[in-house]
Amino acid sequence: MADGEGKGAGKARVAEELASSLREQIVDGAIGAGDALPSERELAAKFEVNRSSVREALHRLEAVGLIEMKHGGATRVRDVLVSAGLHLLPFLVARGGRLDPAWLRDVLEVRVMFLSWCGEQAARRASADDVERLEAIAHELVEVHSGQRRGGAKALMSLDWDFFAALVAVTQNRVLALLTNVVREVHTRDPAKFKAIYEDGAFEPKHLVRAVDAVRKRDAAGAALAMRAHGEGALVALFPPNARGKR
Amino acid sequence: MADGEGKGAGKARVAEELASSLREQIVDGAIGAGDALPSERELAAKFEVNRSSVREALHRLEAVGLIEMKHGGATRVRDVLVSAGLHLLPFLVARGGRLDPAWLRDVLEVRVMFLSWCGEQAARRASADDVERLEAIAHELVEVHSGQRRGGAKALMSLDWDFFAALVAVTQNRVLALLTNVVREVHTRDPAKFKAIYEDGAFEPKHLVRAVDAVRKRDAAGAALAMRAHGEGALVALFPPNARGKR
DNA sequence: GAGCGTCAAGTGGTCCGACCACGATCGCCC
DNA sequence: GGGCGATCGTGGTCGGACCACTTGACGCTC
Repeated sequence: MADGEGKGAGKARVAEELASSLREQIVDGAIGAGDALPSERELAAKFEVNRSSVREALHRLEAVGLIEMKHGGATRVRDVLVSAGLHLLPFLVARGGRLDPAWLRDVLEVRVMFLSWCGEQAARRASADDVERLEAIAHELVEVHSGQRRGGAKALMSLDWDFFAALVAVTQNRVLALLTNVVREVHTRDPAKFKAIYEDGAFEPKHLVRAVDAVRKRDAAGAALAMRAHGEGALVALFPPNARGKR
Repeated sequence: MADGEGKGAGKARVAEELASSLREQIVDGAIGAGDALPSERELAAKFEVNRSSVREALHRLEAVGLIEMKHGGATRVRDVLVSAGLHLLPFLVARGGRLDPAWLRDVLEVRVMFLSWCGEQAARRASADDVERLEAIAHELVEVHSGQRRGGAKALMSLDWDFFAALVAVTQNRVLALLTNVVREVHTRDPAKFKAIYEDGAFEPKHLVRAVDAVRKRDAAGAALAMRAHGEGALVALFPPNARGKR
């Protein structure tokens, strides 16, 4: 977030460009955890930018836990998995212009957990208005999916996100709201990448309809199961079961 | 992370101090979403620091989605709940030196989800070694809890975290690993704040023992239930059931 | 009077060069 | 050889200048 705006060919700020370059090298392992980065002065010379800009770029990387700057000592790369925050997710999942299958799978797995839990909590806390709102989105999804309304995969993806966001709102859990902001980053950074999920026939609005029904009846377990099924649809479609259980 | 080091009276970097001050004002609502911050030059004058330092502080806030800087326009405060990332959690939960009950509750709720899911996934993927490692920690917990070994609440807290971290490792899900890094921030920023959870008798190692058994038997549902019970112990202890269901 | 182009002021973005504070290292002294 | 201090290189701060961009007020046209 914040530093988003990853528009294709837009003019990027100098600092963001440098940060992006370094981030890529680190994420791809070209620099490696524990290694020391060149000094700020060296980087400034190499990239032909001012040291201030270098510092700004480095600070961005430090903010997400990618590097560690120590006064007097060298600036070193940290181990992504033990120090980086979720802000890095978008860059890990969509690295080098392609989706990384391993990371995508991990994301989809966690997504199943989220969806299931959101369903459960929503069933406990939804007001009549909330149910109505969810139902409206689910209804639209069914129409688009069945072809009664146009829009195709793009519309499905957008509506599916709306449903998820609405569900999160219903849970009234603000930690989940923050988490959703991060997920949105992954989701919207490059929507085209995820379109496949909605094109392979993996998307099935029926689970969402079931979930809405369960929420209306305050059936927490039922809502959880329905949302879990929804999430596993995408997971199974992209990672067939016969390959599961082993990693 | 990274900008952590919230040591009590330590010498803080100029930029970090300013960032901390502004962050507090924003989180406390003293500035309000949508409002414009004073210009960088004004802030520099008011805080008697260089504009470079002001910019560094602002960039830190921008990195976590707290503010939005626009070239040529004003720097405005964003709505925390729709744009901030999880990096803010530590500051939201422990704001003004005290734990915010509402946020703490949201955190504990999400914790239940994590624990439950970790248990489930761990049961599916644990190797014999993994089980052994988990069991060792659980065993230590039982000993400390029963008084056979000393350490008290502090040791319980530490071991409980170790168990959680080990469980996350067993799931082999890297997204969860990143998430855990953030949780660790909340957890370790000021451990004393959370000690109450382990002192009220809310902590019950028996659930963890059950979870380990379930994992050994590859009983995913059982492990999920045990870990859920573990998480709900803390939730129920701090937020009695009679107050639940309504917010 | 309404609409629109122009321009000036103010903002954030970048650059430069200098100095300060701190860590690590090497080499001297004991 | 072991301890210790000068030195060098690092990140941190400073200040002041200029560039790029947004904004809004002004004055012009119609």
